Amino acid sequence: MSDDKKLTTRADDFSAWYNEVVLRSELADYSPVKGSMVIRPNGYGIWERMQRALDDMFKASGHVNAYFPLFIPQSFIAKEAKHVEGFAPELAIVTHGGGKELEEPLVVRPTSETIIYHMYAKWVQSYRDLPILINQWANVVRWEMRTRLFLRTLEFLWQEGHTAHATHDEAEAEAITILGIYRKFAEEWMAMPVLTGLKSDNERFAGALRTYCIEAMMQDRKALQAGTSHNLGQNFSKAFDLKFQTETGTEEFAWNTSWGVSTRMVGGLVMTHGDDSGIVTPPRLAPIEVVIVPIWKTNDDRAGMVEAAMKLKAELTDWTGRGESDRLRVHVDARDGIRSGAKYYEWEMRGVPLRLELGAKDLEKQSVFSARRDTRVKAPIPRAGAPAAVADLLKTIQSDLFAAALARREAATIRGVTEYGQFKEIMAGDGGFVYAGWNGDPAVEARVKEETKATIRVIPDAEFR
RNA sequence: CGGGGCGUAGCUUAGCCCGGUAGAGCGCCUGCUUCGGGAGCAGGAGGUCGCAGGUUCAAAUCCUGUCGCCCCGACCA
Repeated sequence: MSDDKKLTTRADDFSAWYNEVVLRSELADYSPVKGSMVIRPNGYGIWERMQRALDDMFKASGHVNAYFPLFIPQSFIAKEAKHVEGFAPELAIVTHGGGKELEEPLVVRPTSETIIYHMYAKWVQSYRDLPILINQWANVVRWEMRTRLFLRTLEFLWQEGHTAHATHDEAEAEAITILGIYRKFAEEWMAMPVLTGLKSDNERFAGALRTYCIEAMMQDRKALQAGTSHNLGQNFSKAFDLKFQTETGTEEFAWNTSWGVSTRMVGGLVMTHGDDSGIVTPPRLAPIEVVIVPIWKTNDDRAGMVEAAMKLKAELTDWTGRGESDRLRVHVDARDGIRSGAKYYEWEMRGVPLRLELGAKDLEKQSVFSARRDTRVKAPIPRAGAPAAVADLLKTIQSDLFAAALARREAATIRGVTEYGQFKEIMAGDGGFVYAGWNGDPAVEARVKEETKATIRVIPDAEFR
């Protein structure tokens, strides 16, 4: 038995723990291209569930999906001054195609504002054409100097919403609505508490009027920007001549918003809930919610136990107590030649929220033995009514994960810091979220960052203060 | 782009100082016995030691160059 089965612990080296856990739970792997990664089925399954949940919420709030191309004429990026300033350093640029040098280089989208508002300008004439509420699921490329699995890679997957409105207030309301959707998603699906609020000018999106964000705290007490929603004002509509005629016959520039969340959230999920045994997936996002491990003594017992496990699985997946379209997601691990204990470790690494063990003893007692991934609590569940009990337990796990994450964040949050000395002390120590006053001066922000490495993550909404 | 570390089997690595048959653990394959928390025994497959030069009778080991990766910092969804 060698030590390489043990993970580096979070306390020992959080960053090493994160890398190991992502690789060993088979969420992702390094690709041959430096800084980019392969998202493996375990990781992509989580992303697919994230996509579905978000997409449903976008649709429910009146948005539709479309797809815009990967390549953007280089000149487009330059049309908005702040935008080009922000993105120019990290662009991937295609200069050749079909064996010939291109007349105008093409930028691989780092984000799609430019090409989308160019198209909107073509589609909008009248106020009657507004609002446009389009989202797209896409990949984007940003040539980052330092990358990390899921958190910052050259290419990543995301959704980007781009809307056009007739008035500032309508655009502002849209940006806020989306922020609310992101928050709801983070809390109710990811079980990840977030602060909502406004970014400082320094941290604002390149080309935006205002940037709102959701900020989460990871287990290393560091912040993770988990999603942003921008009120773009008329910056892009002016750059791309996105005009419309009003009811009274005047001509005005449209008001835009853009907003996005990315596969970074998978990384956030890992760093929010993971432990020294692997990742912990909140049930609502788990591709597999329940793994059944049949246990047998001899080869002769095996067939019977596997059959019993399959029968239990059928009972669970046939159950519609959560709704026709939200069946329990169950997997039976009937692999032979691997001992039960080894299976337990493997599914724990992969973060399956609930394990059910089924052996001769359980059959005899008409029960199944359950083991929660989050708390490690083990308890028998009566076989009769098992589906409802399992669903109930999953619900409890979901809410317990949120409560635990919230408690961790609050324990690492200090409010009402008014002395800079105290602030510096906290930052030199364990760090965490510190609520402190700010006079709005970017010079002060820069100095604090220089002296303590702390950044203004968010100017939090009132309820968080 | 700066600083640090590392390239030896699928993975983790020993060997390098002091040149002389390339080793281990995990994983993989076969068989038997096992099976309620990472199984045991037996047999087996798998290596141009990152790449290119050089020194030498002889290079994983010494020298020069080069490429790549990881980590930390500046920059960032």
